[in-house]
Amino acid sequence: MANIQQVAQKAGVSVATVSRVLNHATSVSPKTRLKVENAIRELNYEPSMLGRNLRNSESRLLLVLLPSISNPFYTEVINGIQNTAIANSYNILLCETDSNPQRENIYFNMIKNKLADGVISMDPTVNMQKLNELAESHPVILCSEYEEGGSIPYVTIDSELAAYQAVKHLIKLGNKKIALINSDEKFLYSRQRRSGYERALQEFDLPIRDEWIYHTKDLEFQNGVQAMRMLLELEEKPTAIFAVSDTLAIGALKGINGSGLHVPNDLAIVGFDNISFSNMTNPTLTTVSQPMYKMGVTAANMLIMSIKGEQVESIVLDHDLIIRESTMG
Amino acid sequence: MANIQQVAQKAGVSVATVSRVLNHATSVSPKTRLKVENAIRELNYEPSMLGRNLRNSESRLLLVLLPSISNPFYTEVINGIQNTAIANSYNILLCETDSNPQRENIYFNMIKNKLADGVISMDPTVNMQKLNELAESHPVILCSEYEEGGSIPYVTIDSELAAYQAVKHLIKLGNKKIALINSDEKFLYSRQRRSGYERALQEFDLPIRDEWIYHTKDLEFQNGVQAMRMLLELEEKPTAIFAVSDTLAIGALKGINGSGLHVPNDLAIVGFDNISFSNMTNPTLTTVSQPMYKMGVTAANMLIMSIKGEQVESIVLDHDLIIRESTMG
DNA sequence: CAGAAAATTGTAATCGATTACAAATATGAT
DNA sequence: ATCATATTTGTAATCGATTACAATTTTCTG
Repeated sequence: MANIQQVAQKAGVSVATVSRVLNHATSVSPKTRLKVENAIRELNYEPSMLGRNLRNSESRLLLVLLPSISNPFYTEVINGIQNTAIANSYNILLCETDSNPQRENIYFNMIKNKLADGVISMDPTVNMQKLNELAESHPVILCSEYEEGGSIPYVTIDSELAAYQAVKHLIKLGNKKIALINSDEKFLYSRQRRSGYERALQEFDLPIRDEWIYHTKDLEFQNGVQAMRMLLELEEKPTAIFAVSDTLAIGALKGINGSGLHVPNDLAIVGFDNISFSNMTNPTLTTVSQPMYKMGVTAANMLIMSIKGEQVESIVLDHDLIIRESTMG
Repeated sequence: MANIQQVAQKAGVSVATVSRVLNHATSVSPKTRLKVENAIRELNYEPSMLGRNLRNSESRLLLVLLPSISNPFYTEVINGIQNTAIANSYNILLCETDSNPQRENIYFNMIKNKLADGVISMDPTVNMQKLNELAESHPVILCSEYEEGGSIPYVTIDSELAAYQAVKHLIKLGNKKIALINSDEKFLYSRQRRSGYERALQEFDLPIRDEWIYHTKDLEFQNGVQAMRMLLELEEKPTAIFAVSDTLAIGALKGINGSGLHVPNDLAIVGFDNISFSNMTNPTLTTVSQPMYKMGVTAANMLIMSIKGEQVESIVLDHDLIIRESTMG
């Protein structure tokens, strides 16, 4: 791989001139430009990002932190981020932390080391203290999960309201015994969705029973299956389920299918996220649709503004309740 | 962010000494080491990857090229890659090409520019010519999709055999009219799976009918639904389906569910990949299980060996036919 | 055609690390 | 105490680009 010196030599000019041809084409005569361009072509030269970044302190790379790519929720968000990034001549690097603090550290260092210009964190398990430290001197945006009262700008939806509406939908269908399959309440979205669930129940004078609130460890299908099994073993079984994630809801659906009960006749289910698979299940899943693509676009735009040094404000996007077969009893 | 000069100054030593403390601790007296370590701590110093990489021509970063993260097949493979990489103090960068040549180029340049030490490509749409050029001077490994007779080492499974076994399983169940939902035959795996499909049919003297072979554009669920709709409109309907991807098979399942027919009684289905969804459908999906995690581990090990300059041989891993409800008629 | 102004090109410092080589210091032998 | 040797430390070149400033060439003006 040729370097700028070799190009300069071949073209019979100085490295400065080559650099000028490469960048803001200020004052290079047509003849010289041609000579240089030929030399570049002949040598198959491509400028080194390393040298360039070192000098410019800019990499035009954006880091995207996510706990795991196995949750399809992230897919669409990433699409939005990537398209926006590319439109602004940035590129993205997907970083799976697996909720592992050591990996997280590695990626934080990439930012500190100018290997990337900023981060979008979608990781609810992120170490907020470290992220806040990083955010003092580097552009950081939170996407989906955020910190209440924190100083890092975020883009998210109103989880509490969405949960409230989802549960209200179940109530309007005549359900009085509504269970919640929640994830770990150390996550903000989890607390918010529970809060929306409780608000709806209270508003209609329905009981909030602890045994109808199940907490899962992860968001895998299997956790949903497990949750459903527990709920079906109760003496007083719920007639409807609200799960805080489609993956859990789909697992729950599977759990019910194996039990002889019928969805939606015996049990109605609402999920959350509107992942593409939620339209493939039998029955199809009623769910809260997050504007995932738009969320990604917004997060990327915010980050790019932040990199430019502009002030950015947090944004709450709209959601939708998508009614499908699992609540059409 | 402090640099090595500031640390040197604070510790009252030269930059060389600081560098020595940082790296191979050759000949640094305990006193000096302590001074330097204190300075590092006080300044919160972290060495710049940029400077280091520029000098060392090494980034300890591995690129993983994939067409789209929306296909869950890749998830497990990536896990294997990542764990192996980290065990060897490498990190991975996930790069979604979206089958877009321009994006591909960007990532190829990262390699050329020493921003990454090697690539694992899982992208069947990758520009093989460019990849071959890259492979002449840089470590490259192909994972899953590969080039027959090519010079780039790969890790894969025997797609032809797997398809043959899957279709044979359908035949043994008594099916005589077996359709194939294939993807685009510009992909090697697609041609191989078709070939296995045909071999099985021929072996049992069953007809190979063009109208029973459907080609999809992508591997999204919706493509499977579409394919199934077409197949169900045929005068002579198949009694069994082999789809080259679980996503297609799941879409097909959905297509059948909407038609009043019953799986597996009226129609049996076999998929390919054993993605986690395939166990959540109703009925659950019979499928060919690829050793995804192991494939990732193997690819990463091969790449790391290749980076070290060692010769690596291509590997074909074993697969399994997982029999579930969709063929238990 | 001389001289001023404008356009073009080159020189050299810089970004932050590593490392060969040289210099300084410490240790040991007599 | 002196010299040889071993250990530790420093100096300066290097990786590949960018860019302020200086130097050169071209163009324009009278």
